[in-house]
Amino acid sequence: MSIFPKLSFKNQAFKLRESAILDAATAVLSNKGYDLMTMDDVAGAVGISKPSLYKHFKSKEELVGEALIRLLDGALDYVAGLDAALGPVEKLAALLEWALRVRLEGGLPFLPSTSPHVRDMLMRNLKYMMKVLKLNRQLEALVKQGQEQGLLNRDLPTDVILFSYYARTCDPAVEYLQNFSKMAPDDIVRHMLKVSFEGFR
Amino acid sequence: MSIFPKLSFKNQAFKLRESAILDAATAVLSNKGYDLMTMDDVAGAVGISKPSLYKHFKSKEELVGEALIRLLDGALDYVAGLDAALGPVEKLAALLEWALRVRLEGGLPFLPSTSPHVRDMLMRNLKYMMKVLKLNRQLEALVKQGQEQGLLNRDLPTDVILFSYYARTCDPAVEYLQNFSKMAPDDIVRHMLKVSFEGFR
DNA sequence: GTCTATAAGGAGATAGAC
DNA sequence: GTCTATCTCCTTATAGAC
Repeated sequence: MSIFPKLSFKNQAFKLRESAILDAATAVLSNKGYDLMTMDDVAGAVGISKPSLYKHFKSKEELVGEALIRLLDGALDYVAGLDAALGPVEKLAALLEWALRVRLEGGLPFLPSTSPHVRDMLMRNLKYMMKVLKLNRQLEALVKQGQEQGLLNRDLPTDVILFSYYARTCDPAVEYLQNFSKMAPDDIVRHMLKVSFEGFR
Repeated sequence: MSIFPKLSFKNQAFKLRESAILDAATAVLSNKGYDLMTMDDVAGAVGISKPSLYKHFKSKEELVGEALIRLLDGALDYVAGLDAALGPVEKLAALLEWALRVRLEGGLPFLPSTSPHVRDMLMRNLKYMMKVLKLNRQLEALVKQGQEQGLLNRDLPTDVILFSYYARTCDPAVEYLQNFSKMAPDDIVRHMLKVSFEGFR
């Protein structure tokens, strides 16, 4: 494909290794969270040494940032691939379902912004913020369309719906249901969607 | 009041200091979260030295546990003081409002169980768990009553409503609205209640 | 009980050999 | 590029003087 096959090959191997590192980081992150994740954990999970890890990512912050950027890319791709015939609310529901399934399969919560530390770190990450803002623009448009069509509550400010929507993607109720109620993933997803859109009533 | 006034006096002073420490710990916790909170932070905020702090609380875990127990006591007191004439859903709404206001005033999120580390620590804390379970029993009863009276969705498992209710008390949307939308606390509380009970539609 | 000083250990990051 | 070994800093927790 490339005019520089050798370079491309090396590059490809490099990308593969990088991907393996991001997989490991994602797994450790979802188990232990940012503060408890150590670079030794990640290196151990990949099967390389810590200095090798630092050849790929120059800091813990950068590594985590890249893992989250990959997650955001997945969300952006998913939204881009949605059937254009779907209505705004159907699209929002589909993406929320996608995000919940990613989490239930051991992935990361969408916006791990609960910790001020992590939140600040991410807000300093320009590449991450660019993608967050891109996704945010799309979702905000969907919410506004939904409100205009009367499918989403018009009495609520758009921000309230939008931020609550983000919050649902990382709702801790998912983990409670998984751990304490031993509910099947499909049921969890179904109920969480219902609660999000219809509320407790 | 006591038959041992001197002892009571010393005890009282001790309790006062302890209360000041818990206030400081609460403030630091809500700003930086558990992992980033250091015992130096707390000691500095109170204006005492670290060893003095350790005379009152033998570890960071115990200190944080006591701060959260105090918060739970506040919730239990609040529930106990609710007008008995209120219906189950009105009681649930009132407590959620109370919890949101505590947070908006710089208090702690209700169940800071987002971090696996913190969650495990708390589950090892018997005193804390006793109170959590007590509160949980009361709230579960309220949810069930609400469902029986048709005021809460009967199609949803009780656990789904209950865990989602807990999740709303620490919903990150509150902080987003506070920081990014510059919304007034009263409006935030009103909208969050609406979203919780009525959903996005 | 309060402080100064310090132990003990963890974790991010790197030096330098291969 | 990869590893072993190490540096450095930070944080929990305590020893010991007053």
